[in-house]
Amino acid sequence: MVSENTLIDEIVSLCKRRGFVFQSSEIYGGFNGFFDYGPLGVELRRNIKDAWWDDMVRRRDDMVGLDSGIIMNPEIWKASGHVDGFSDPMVDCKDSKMRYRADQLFAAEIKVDGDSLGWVCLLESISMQDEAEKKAELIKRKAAKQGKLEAVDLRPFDELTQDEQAQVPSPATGKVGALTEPRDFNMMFETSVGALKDGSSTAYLRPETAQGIFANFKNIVDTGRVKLPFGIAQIGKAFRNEITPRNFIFRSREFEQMEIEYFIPQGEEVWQRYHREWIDTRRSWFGSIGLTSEYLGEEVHPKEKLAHYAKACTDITFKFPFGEHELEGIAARGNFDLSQHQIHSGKNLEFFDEGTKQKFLPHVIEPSLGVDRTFLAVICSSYQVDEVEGEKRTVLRFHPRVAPIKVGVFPLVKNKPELVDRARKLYSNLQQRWNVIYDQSGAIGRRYRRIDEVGVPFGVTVDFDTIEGDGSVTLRDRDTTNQQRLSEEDLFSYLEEKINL
RNA sequence: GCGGGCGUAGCUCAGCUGGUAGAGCACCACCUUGCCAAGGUGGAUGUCGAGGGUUCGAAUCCCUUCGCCCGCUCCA
Repeated sequence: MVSENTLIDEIVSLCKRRGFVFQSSEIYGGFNGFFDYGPLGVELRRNIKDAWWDDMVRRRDDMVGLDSGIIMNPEIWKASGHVDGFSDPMVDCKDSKMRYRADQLFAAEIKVDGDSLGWVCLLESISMQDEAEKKAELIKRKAAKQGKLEAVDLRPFDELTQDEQAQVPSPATGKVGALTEPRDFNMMFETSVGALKDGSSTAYLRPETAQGIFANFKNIVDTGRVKLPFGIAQIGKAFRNEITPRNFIFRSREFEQMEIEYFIPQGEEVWQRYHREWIDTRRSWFGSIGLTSEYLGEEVHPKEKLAHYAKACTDITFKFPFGEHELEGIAARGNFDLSQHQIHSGKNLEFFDEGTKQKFLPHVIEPSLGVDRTFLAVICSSYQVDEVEGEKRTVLRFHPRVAPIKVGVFPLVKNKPELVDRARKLYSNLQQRWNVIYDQSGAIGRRYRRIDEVGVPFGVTVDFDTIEGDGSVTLRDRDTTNQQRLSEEDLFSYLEEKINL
């Protein structure tokens, strides 16, 4: 039994060894939080994105696509709240080495008849007021102070003055002076537009693709002949200057998103219905690309932890070797974004409903998925080490739909030119249709094992029956290792059915 | 940013108290191979993360630095 830590190590190692994922800038010593995708990785990524685009956009009547730019008018990020809200002041406790978000840390001065007895500090919680009052009583008793305890007024740490902050004890150790001043972390990458590098030219690399959709909402409504409900989908890179990128490609500074903004009429029961619908739609989609359903979970964000604009948010989670984490977030955002952009741009973004003859800002459901996270989940879900008669077999059980290479073509042996010629011909025929590989080196069993390791679902072997007998070839299945004989025409239709959903 | 761990071949790693770099797998070529690998022969491969110091001599000791991994905070 391998421990979970070595499991992810094995996967990282396989990803490099077989050309899926490389550490960015490796020859320069690497670059934290960035990754490159190799020959097999790029195929897998592309297949994941294509599957999503086909299912979410092309095969639906209520969806259209968009590709907005990575760099947009910086006003967009002021409207969306990213310029102010995306920076989280952090406070470190020098004593316990803990780090807190300043707005989640609450402190109050304990006063008895106007005399200060020091401060209390707590992490944000529902019961923090009660706890703070209990602590205050305790402090009063310890100080043996008579008189009236003044009301305990908890305030967020980042709203205190510098002098006040200096008196606040660490919530972990109770020590005064252990906390640092709040330090700003803005997650947006800045750049400057135009050759002149002054403040007025500051722009940002988008931290999410969503805002490009909202910014183009009016364009699409005006030109796209869309009716509510409808969605706008986008796949694209996004950038966040994460404090600590972690867990391989799970959290990186450059990543790719597949996002939908699904616009719906107003109304409490309306968004609740669509929210649930999208959770189910998205969940079943993960099955269609081969994610093991036991690894999938759902996590409903508690109301008090929701962002100010969100009415609800449910995560679809995946049990990674390093823990269960968010794959996709499905948020009900109300009409927050459109109303923000309406205010900031001064343009009317209301939708006119022909049926009800009403003008209003549609509400929105936002299923937002990370390509790289899906990529990792697909690999983790597929990775398996079989024990066959004491021998190990490493296999990636990719769903044929996402497998980077669909078929391996082999002559049974390479020292018979007839076999080689026939196999090469079959190879180039298949190559017109799919990404396939040809391999003639080593024993046939060895070649099967080699393609198992990169998740090729089918192996086709040209043997003596092919050239001397009925022309049939052997089709070997990766998962069962079963073999069957098929004519070349049957082979094509068989593969067609299995690969192209 | 702070704390802990770690950097030796493509991968996994060995190299003890300083003596001038190795194994297995993978890879390439040829042979062998009539259907589930690890047969044969031959071959390529390392600025021992980087810089500096100690020393006759450093992968090994010291200092500095960079990078990676884990925890805290954030999120797709």
